[in-house]
Amino acid sequence: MSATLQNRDRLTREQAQGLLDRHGIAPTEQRLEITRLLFARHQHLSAEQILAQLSMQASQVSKATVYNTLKLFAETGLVREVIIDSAKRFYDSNPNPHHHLFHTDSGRLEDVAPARVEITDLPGLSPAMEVVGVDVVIRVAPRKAQ
Amino acid sequence: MSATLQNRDRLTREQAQGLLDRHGIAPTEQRLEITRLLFARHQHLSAEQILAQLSMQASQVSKATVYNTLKLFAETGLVREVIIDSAKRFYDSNPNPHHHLFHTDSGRLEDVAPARVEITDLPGLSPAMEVVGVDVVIRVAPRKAQ
DNA sequence: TTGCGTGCAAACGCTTTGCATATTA
DNA sequence: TAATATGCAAAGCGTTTGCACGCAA
Repeated sequence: MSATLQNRDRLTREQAQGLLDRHGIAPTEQRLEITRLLFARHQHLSAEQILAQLSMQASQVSKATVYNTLKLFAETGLVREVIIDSAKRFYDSNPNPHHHLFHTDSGRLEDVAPARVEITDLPGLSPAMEVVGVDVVIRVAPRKAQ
Repeated sequence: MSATLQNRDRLTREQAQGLLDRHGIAPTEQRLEITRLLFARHQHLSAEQILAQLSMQASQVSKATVYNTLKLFAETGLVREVIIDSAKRFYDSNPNPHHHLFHTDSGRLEDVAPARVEITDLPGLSPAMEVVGVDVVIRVAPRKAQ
């Protein structure tokens, strides 16, 4: 999205407030801090990572609030929850449709342009049901020497 | 795969042993029991569900052994680990390439023919890395009344 | 007898919950 | 002041680990 969001360490308070407003989320101190951090660039962070970075910059946000906030953000569609590893969740600040490439050796998660994956319609799907999300995860590992 | 595997409550001991042999897994009592249960049909079971079904049929398999066995099966490629919900893992007995449709309301997991999803090659991928798996999860929910 | 598999219970890591306090409208 | 958000600690849950025992090669 806008290039102004790239190459910054954190969003300004005003940018963060704008994002929360557009999603109808009350802009509390803690939510603004989390937003400023997570949306500084397109990235995938876990609750743990956010907690660690917030305490590094001396922002007082409790563990419960980080979890509550990320859950709220995911429910309102502000962020996308990415489930790769059954041990932890990542929260993705990239609002554009895209898929993921997961490096199984390092745990690194990378975005993949959505054009490379095509989902045709699902003729068997009941009309009472609707597709709420399509998650594509491509797992890669270092090629084995032999 | 073979229709002989469908419509049975459990595999025979011989069928289970054949599967383990083909994957180089030593056929212990407990591994055979788990195999006979999981491969009775194409299905997605969690460790918890396997544990519950085994104890119902009076097969003595401990929790640790169920987890160890499923992990071993996944590593050798006998079963496919499916991560949908960050809370638990499912183990898929369908050996054919396919994708998944997840009913977010009921937690039900359904197979989707792979032909409906096409992954083109990934030109950005380093030659030192190889794709070890592609997981596609289509999340569906009941259509909201309005 | 050496190695591998198993069982039990305890430990672990991530996430959620209960409840009192603080903040906001 | 009524409603919502926060913080802390404890609980919860699926999973893993440590270690002793048992079994097979």
